[in-house]
Amino acid sequence: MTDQVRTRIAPSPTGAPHVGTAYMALFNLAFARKHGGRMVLRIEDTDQLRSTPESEEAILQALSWMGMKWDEGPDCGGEFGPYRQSERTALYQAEAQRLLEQGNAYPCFCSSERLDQVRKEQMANKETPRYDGHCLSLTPEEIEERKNQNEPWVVRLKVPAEGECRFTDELRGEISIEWTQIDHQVIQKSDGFPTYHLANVVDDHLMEISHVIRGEEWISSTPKHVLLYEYLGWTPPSFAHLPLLRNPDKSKLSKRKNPTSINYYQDAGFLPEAMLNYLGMMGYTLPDQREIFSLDELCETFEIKRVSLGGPIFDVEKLKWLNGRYLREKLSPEEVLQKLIDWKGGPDFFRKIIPLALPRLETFSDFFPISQFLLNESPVYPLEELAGKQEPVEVARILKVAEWELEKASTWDRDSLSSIFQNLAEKEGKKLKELLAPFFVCMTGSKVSLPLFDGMALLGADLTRTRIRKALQLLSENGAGLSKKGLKALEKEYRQSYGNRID
RNA sequence: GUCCCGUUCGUCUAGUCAGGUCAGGACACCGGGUUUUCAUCCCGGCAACAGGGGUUCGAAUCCCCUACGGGACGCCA
Repeated sequence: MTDQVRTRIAPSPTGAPHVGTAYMALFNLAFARKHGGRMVLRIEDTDQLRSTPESEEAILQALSWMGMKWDEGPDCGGEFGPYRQSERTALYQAEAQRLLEQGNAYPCFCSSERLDQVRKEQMANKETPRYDGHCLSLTPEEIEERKNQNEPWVVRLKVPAEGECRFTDELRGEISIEWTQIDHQVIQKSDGFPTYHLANVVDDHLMEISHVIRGEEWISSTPKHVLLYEYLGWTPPSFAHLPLLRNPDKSKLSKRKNPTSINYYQDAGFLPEAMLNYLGMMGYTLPDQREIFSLDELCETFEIKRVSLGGPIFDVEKLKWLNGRYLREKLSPEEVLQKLIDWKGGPDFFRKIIPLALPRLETFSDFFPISQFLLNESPVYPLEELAGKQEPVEVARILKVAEWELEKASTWDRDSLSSIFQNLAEKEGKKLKELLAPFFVCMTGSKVSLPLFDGMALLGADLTRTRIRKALQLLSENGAGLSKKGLKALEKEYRQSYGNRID
């Protein structure tokens, strides 16, 4: 055990790279650098169902794009590997076994149906929903027998029945939570994989993480982690819980209300340095209060105690202002040109547009107007244009279903988009042409444009999805959106004809 | 509902740890100047210590209560 500072960023590869991940990474990195330590990147892919290699790749790429480097990780190795939890299951199983043997954990055979039922009843009785201890009283013989019958089972953490858990948060001081508030968490699932709680404790210990700097959302499960450290006979790291990035309405940052994918900002033409700088001023100011600073400057002067705890609202307007300053003050016109070309202003991107535009061109001057929607952040159009001849509410319905379907797309190209919409038309009993009308408007701002699927493919998933959400927003601002009830009904209907949603 | 965390201009925040310019900067907004327009740039303005009790000569700063906001309560992380 060294006394070196070691921090970690532990993203779960279950979707688009989130700005919140970058935010946490930034502070972990700054803290590690400031103290001459190292930052580890660990992939938390213990959710077999939702984790994908594509997402992992996208996250690593997005963080790199933002200019962050980690000292150890699945891509660059390190002496504490492997850095992917799916490759460390034996480690977790051994510890789970140990906890079982020590009597700190117990097997549970309850079905998820029963669990749901119990939860429902507890909610109805206004109790805190938690495991009722059903399997706690199983005898060793019963356990043996049920295991032999191949009944699926999980491992649950035994939690003290009374007293309270105290731990210190570096930013908030001492926090205490009654043990009665803590659920008998599942620490190993029936597929043999650990849940976050176990994996995170085992890995943080084995990887010699000295400081756990993570989001505020984890405060309430910290007692489980503290308990695990105790049961396993390990010294816990110090904890610091950072505030969460918020939507303008103060709720936790979510893609419904704000673009959250790092790729969105990349595709929309933001500079990574400006993004990083902006995130660095969320809940934090440098000691001298300067507001334009580089990653290195942040790292050199970083003091974690300066983090302020009120949840900062992610304000795209201010981000844009900052980005503008970078463009004007940090780059020469020549550099701007080069970056513009690398973005979407060069032959690579134009080459993809030409075949689509060509049949519609008479002169060169036709090119830019017709391709404009591929280069701007989002088109503007009046509501009437979006609704067309259809009922606005019906349009909202279709957009929503499409949003969910698009969420599931694992590949993003002309053909896969085409089949998604073919399927949509079929299920909705509409002609493709009719179905597509509002999508032309929300993607391009016009009823007539380049072929839609090619356009969406070039736009990329993030810009496309955001345009759909913006259209939905426009609709609801004008009283034609889905009501809460309507949304719920739609969701149910959706599940029946399209299957489960994944986000 | 229960528990936990939080609360300075509309927004990001300084000041809080070592009480004593009733509060500084930035975005946005408004006004003025430079500019053939716009933008940039420059100048100016608007605007906040959530409320109530204490402690103190004195509180944004320390303590308590209330309110409000957020988070957590999954075989998700």
